[in-house]
Amino acid sequence: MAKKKIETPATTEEKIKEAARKVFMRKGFSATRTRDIAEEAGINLALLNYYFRSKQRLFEEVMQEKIQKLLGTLVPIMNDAELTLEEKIEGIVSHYIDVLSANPDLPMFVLNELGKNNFSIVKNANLDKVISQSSFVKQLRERRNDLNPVHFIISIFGMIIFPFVARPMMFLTGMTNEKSFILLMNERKALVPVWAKAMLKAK
Amino acid sequence: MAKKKIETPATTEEKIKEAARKVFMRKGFSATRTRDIAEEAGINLALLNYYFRSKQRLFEEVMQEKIQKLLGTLVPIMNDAELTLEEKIEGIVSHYIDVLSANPDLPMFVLNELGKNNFSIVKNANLDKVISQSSFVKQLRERRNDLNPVHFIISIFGMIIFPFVARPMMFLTGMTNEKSFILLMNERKALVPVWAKAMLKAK
DNA sequence: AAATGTATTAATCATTTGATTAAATCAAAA
DNA sequence: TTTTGATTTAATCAAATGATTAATACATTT
Repeated sequence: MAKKKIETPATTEEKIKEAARKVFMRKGFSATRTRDIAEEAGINLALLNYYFRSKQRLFEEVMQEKIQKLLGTLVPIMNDAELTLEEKIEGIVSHYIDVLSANPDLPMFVLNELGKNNFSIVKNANLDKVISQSSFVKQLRERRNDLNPVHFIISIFGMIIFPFVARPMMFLTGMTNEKSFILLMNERKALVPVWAKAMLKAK
Repeated sequence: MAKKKIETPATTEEKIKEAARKVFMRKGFSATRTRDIAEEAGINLALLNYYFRSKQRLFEEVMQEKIQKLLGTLVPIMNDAELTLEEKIEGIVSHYIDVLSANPDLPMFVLNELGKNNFSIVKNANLDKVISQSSFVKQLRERRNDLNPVHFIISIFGMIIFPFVARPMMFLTGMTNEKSFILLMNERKALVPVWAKAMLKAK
């Protein structure tokens, strides 16, 4: 039932939403004009308000999807009882690099917009509690009770997410380009877990 | 000659610029209205155009400063002939955590706006060449010729910068708050170099 | 075919927003 | 003191923008 990119969206409502995803994601809420979305969707401007009431409401629907895409898969992996700590690390790295490679500006979009408005979805998810009680954090504590798990989590996600956040800058400086960036990210699927394990051993 | 936050800015021009720094940084270019800046500066709206011609030009002046603040100190440290590789790592980590702790939304602001417009300042700096010929990268290559320096650099800066980019989200989830965030960042001054060195040894 | 409800369109509104203007104020020079 | 140029202000403009409306087209039911 999740979104599948099969055929071109059939209904007008879905055409608008798909255009909104594209434009909001690229330009952010404030820089996006409803006329941009209407044009991108190939529909009359009035239909946007007809189906979604307002720019704000349409944005919130898109934002909810994007938050889900960025954060929704984290807890399941962290709580997978089958996996060792090392396997969870590998799973997180591999999963996120795949998701972000397919949606490179997802993290910048979500993190930026989260900083501007309060999204109750995130606030009410109690991510802090859920994560700190997760199997992942328990295993982390068993392995290194002298280490604040938050530091480790920040570092892992820093290594995973930061390149995508810095991607436009890396392109601008010539540090990478579209093609070499993809290769780099694939290399990181192996490299980041190796480094994460080294960090776990470091004293 | 650099900016010092001594007394309250004297001239009208500086009052406007200081207000612009504050508002642009918090809301970004598109969400900022010139009237916001005028109000923040306590001046008549027309003075903004009198001194800076346009919102765009004022923004570019602020942006240039912020880019300088974020990227300007990198190359000097990377080329400090006095320092070993380990010392450079320690220097970069310590310096950036200090700068970002004093300007938590600097990286989000710069990276986000860089992704929207082309800033020739960054493009013309040839950061890729300068970095790849730096003493830092040379030392990195000597130590580990099997390792692409870009990966290491991304990871170090991921560990340093990512927490600041994710800060609003971490606040929203309750993962940290203003106070504990500061403590965490101070702990990272010691932790990140330890981890970076462990990564250098990992095979 | 007629009736009914849904979807779409072109035109228009009201506000917001970046920018300008002409007049007023101020300070320094003559 | 008068003059001159720079600074500041209130008022206003034109364009952009989110949203609405009234009319029209379309499809489905009766």
